[in-house]
Amino acid sequence: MGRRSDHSAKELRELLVSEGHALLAERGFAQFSAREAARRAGYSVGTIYNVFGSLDGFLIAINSRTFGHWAQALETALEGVAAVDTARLEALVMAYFAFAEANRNLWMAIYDHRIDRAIDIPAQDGAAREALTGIVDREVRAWFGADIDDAQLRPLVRSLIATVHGHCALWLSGSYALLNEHEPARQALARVLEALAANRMH
Amino acid sequence: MGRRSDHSAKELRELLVSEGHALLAERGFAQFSAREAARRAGYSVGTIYNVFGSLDGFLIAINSRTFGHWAQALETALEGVAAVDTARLEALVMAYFAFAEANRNLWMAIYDHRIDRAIDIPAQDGAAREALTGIVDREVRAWFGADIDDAQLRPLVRSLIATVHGHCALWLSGSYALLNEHEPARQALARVLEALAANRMH
DNA sequence: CAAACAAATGAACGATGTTCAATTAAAAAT
DNA sequence: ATTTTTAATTGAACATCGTTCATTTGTTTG
Repeated sequence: MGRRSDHSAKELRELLVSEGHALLAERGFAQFSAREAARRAGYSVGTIYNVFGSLDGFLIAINSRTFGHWAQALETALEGVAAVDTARLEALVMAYFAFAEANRNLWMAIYDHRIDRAIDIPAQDGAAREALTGIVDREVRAWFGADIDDAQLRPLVRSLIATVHGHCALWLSGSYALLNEHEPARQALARVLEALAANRMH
Repeated sequence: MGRRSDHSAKELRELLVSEGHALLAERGFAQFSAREAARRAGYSVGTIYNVFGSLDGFLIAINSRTFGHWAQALETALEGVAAVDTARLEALVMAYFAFAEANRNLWMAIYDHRIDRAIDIPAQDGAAREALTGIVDREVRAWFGADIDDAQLRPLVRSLIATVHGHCALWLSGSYALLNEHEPARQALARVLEALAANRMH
């Protein structure tokens, strides 16, 4: 079969990412198959390579969608939470965990897909990935007010993300098996609040 | 070919794990191949399944070896470090990062290999994996002295490990790209020390 | 209506994990 | 010593994967 009028270039891209995203959510990264994703979309393998150039490109597009949903989930969780004390940051950490738990396969796939430094990420995808850091940056900055400068804040924001990420990753991989179900999130939040308190005065 | 006297059952197991370990270090988890590991050991694919039952079993054995080396590296780093203030815990965090950096592929493979809950880990391998937690537990307990009880210490130890893990994982995956090379380790240590200080009085 | 173009295909290739009947060496029994 | 039994090792077979690319086939242009 040759050119079809079923879908425009944009529609086709959207369709493939959508099916790929669903397949990744269903099977997880290790069992994901580009062939199967194309099959479900009603196209054949080659189309994936026509549209995304490579499997890496396809996975980047799929994972960027997850990043988008994730950022959206965090914003939704923050809606209407008053900026009293650490309330918004607590909501942020909890929403982080909630999203990862509700989207295990998709969330883990973000970190399962190791992107070679040689490959460059499309600008739009890069933006979707940085949106998350942006949210945390905004909220942490708001909490500190004028009590901190950029040189300190930027590494701290990364560190807080890494802290929560570590708890979430080990939790989903089963390393918290013997402990209370909500312990990982509670502990992550405790670490974040301790770090905030310790860095207030500097 | 049938039964050979080249290697005893123990020797064969050791040989395969050794070659597999080397191959994993060389190629990384995504490019690892049981076929190739067997080939390098001078055996054929089937032998892997005879000895380890499954690919998962093989990978568990290989990763357990990495856990062993890792624990050993931490103990070596702690040797001769006096228990003044947080010196030993600082050495621990630094050694954690140093091992991961020096064994990127092997370290990452530990977390790349997702083990199904259905599969049970051999007792010996389970012990190798818990040795690491044991070291941290021992050192944190020593630092606190009598100022903390088990109910608080156990979750805290897990949390400290998760904190350092998170920094290390994001570091090696390139998420700290724009920051100073030693920033991730420095930040991880800062978070650990803040957590220790905050939990001293409770 | 013909020529040019571009999208979609799917066979081909090399490689993977996994299984298992066949083979072969060692051990046990005669 | 010879035969029988046992167990370790093989590798072909199968389904599947990622990747490439000559071929086909719709669409658009001239």
